[in-house]
Amino acid sequence: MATSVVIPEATRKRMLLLLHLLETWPESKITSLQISGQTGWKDSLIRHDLWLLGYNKGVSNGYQTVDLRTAINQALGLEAQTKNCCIVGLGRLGAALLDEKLTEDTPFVIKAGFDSNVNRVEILRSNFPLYPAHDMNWVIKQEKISLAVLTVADKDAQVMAERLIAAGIKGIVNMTRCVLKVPPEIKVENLSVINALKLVN
Amino acid sequence: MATSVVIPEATRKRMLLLLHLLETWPESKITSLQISGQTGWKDSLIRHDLWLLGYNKGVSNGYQTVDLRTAINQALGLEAQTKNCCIVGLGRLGAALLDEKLTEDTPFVIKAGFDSNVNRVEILRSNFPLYPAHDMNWVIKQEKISLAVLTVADKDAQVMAERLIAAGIKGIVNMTRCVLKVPPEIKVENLSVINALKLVN
DNA sequence: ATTTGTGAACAGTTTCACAGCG
DNA sequence: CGCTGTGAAACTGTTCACAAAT
Repeated sequence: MATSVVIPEATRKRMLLLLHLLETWPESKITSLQISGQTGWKDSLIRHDLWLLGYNKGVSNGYQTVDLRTAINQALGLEAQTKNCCIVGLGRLGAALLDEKLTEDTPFVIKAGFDSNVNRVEILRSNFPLYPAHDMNWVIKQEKISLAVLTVADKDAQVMAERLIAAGIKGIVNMTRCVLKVPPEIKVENLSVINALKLVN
Repeated sequence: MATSVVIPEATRKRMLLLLHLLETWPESKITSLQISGQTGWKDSLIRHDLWLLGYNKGVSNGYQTVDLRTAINQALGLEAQTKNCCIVGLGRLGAALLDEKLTEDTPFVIKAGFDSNVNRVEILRSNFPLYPAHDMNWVIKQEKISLAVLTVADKDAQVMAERLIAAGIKGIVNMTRCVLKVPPEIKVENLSVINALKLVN
């Protein structure tokens, strides 16, 4: 097994994609070469990743998909109970995320949507409770929400992030184009569509 | 100047965020330490990034924001004429991206939306022309579309990606949870909200 | 005094090579 | 004999240290 227990960021990202691939893999067994064929990643990299996770049940035989899935989930701390999250900013993009299907078969539960426009909160139809932004603090605490998806206007991104953190949020999926300045213990993933288009262009 | 002309991926990502920061920076000058204060990145990293870009107009005085912006745009090849893109898969998420405001002040123009459900294509209201998925090939060629945002159901992701590539697409923003297997010359950015939630959890 | 430009040192990530298991 | 497990080697990206510029 690998000496360290810290799983590198790059490996975590691949493992999430692999997890999804395993869910739809038709056979009960899979080899590092087959994974390589499906993903384009080097087979040695996949074996190395699994080695980092401390997984070694595949010796010379390939991996049992079911077993591998639970191992990855466990290693990444995803097998735990559900996590509560919220959507902050209910413009077109934010409102589109208020969809039960999105979190179906995932460990995430959307507990609330927030928008600073009280009017929008009242008009929008949703299966989730919506609140004006000034209720963020108590709702996040009461509903034990630990994750947020930030879909506000760019100019409000930093202020809203700070209010989320003050309310006790631990991770933010940032869909704005802004860099969020946050304390080191808060995790942020940047998911701006425009920035992504610039990267693939 | 840096010897190499290849700008690393990590630097490109930071530069896109920096670009957006510069757009809203109130003063005409900015120093690497000020950028560090806004982003949390080490000041030396910022200077190193700019060195990689071949930028050296800041000597001991900080950078002129306007000048720096054009330099970054140039180095990343973003100052060119507009790029045409399309949205593939018009579920809640895809439909939400059919928004003029999204590409406002960006070099991107949405030229088409596609969905394999003909019914949905006819019913959806949009400022952009919508087509059934089987028209993808000719529309992409006729409209000279080079980039696609993929928001289809996971099970259709790989097939649709292949059809896009066959039609001549060069870059894909992949909002599904799947790994896309594509030829090395095609650029892909993965932007799955669920995978991002798993990363920040 | 402050701030950049630069390369060397350091840290993180991927690939290689191959021993050992089934 | 094909396939994994493992550490070393190669590579990429980040931080440090300091000379040079204003």
